[in-house]
Amino acid sequence: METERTSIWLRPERGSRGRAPEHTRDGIAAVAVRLADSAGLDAVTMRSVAGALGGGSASLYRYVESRDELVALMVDQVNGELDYTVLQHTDWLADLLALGRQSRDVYLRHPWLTDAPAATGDLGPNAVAYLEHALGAMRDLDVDGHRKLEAVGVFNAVVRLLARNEIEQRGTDPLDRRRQLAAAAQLAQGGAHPHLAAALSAPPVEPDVDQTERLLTRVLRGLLGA
Amino acid sequence: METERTSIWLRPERGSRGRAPEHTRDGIAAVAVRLADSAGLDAVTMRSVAGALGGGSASLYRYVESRDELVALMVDQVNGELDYTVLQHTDWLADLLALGRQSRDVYLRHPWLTDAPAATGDLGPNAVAYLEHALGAMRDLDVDGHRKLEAVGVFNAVVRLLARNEIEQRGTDPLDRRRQLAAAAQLAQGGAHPHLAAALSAPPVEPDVDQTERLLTRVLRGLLGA
DNA sequence: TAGAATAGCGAACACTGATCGCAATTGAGG
DNA sequence: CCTCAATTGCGATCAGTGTTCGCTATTCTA
Repeated sequence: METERTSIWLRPERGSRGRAPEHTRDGIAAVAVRLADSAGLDAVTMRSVAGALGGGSASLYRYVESRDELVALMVDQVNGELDYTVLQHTDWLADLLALGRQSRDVYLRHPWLTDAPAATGDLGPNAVAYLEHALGAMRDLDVDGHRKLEAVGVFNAVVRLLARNEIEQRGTDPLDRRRQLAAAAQLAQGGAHPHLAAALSAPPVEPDVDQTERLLTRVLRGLLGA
Repeated sequence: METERTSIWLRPERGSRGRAPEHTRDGIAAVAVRLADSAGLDAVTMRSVAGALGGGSASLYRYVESRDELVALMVDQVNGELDYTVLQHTDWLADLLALGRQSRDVYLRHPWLTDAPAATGDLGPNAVAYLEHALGAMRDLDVDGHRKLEAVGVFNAVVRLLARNEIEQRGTDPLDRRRQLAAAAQLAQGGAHPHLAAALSAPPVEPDVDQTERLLTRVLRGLLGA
């Protein structure tokens, strides 16, 4: 009856009384991230990761309880690519925007991250560091704590949304993009969707850092006031 | 060399010269949605859906080119549960909040929707209706069209984020929730994460319609001004 | 040095999405 | 009414997946 298992973040990385493992969690996650970077999250198979490590797939289960746990490891690993040490502390918005810019970079570097399943269970150490950093930026703000947490959640959702959008556009060549937009506009022109047609008639907005910062600024101003 | 396939929304539902199919796309999607509602998206297997329809799994591929297309059908189907006919047209915010409330209901009714993969390719008819409706609510707003589209995107992301949160909490009994929160607070109390500790010390915010509307209001005010 | 805990892993299991080819069914054109 | 081509339903099958089991080999602790 001891099917109750503890989170991977609380489980010790290795037992103290046996043979030494050949890999570390970070090493395994690094290999998996490399695979996902170059061939997508679907290419991260127990077999492919084990193969890249030079071992059998069954061995992976000495480190990880399931593939989902492996993905959780990957997510937290790339969350460790941000720099959580620099904080201006004179302008909370500027500090948050800097964080957003870093986060966006991570998404663009690891496109699979945008469609990694939402973290279930408890957060990894780097996710906690992310939270702490964001909250630190807001420390002088006179807002309830849990509302700050809400703000961080929305903040992250917006960064991910825009990054996903950028990645999608990056994968399509501009010619097809124009064609697609034109087709949509023509479809909307049929009269059934006048407002959509109007919206699409305006010149499109370039998705880039500036758009991200502009949107984040407005969203954060709305959420946190002033 | 004719591997080029067209989107399912443009493909005709049935050929005109052969035998009549036994099912409709909507019927298939409805069965799949019912399955997902009661057992999660993973329970939506080609075999299980075909079985529920009383046929073999290979037959499904006469209606759908892949499982992803089936999921796309499901998503658009539940997007059809919203009422796109009522629009006050006196207060854009109120109209958008009404849309958000409906959208939230859909997410809560179909929990799998929060982790359905983001729509790739072009939008289904109900997604287009959603867009048109949201843009209609904003018709008198003096804002660039593509910014309105951005706003709808963020709007939807926020609704989904909060719905996901609600669903997660709904699945956990309050006792465990308290315990989890206390554990996190204690972990943060270690001194390494002071701001996180502070944020968690405040009383938590109930996730419900009111929270959703409050957040949407602030976000939309920030994005669209006043 | 003995013993126990741990790591590595080949082989297997239960599934999955997807394909192929064939038989059954039907509508449209003569 | 008949023909025939288009289309559907689907059993069988394939390649690939996550995961488990049981064994062997290793190595730390006592």
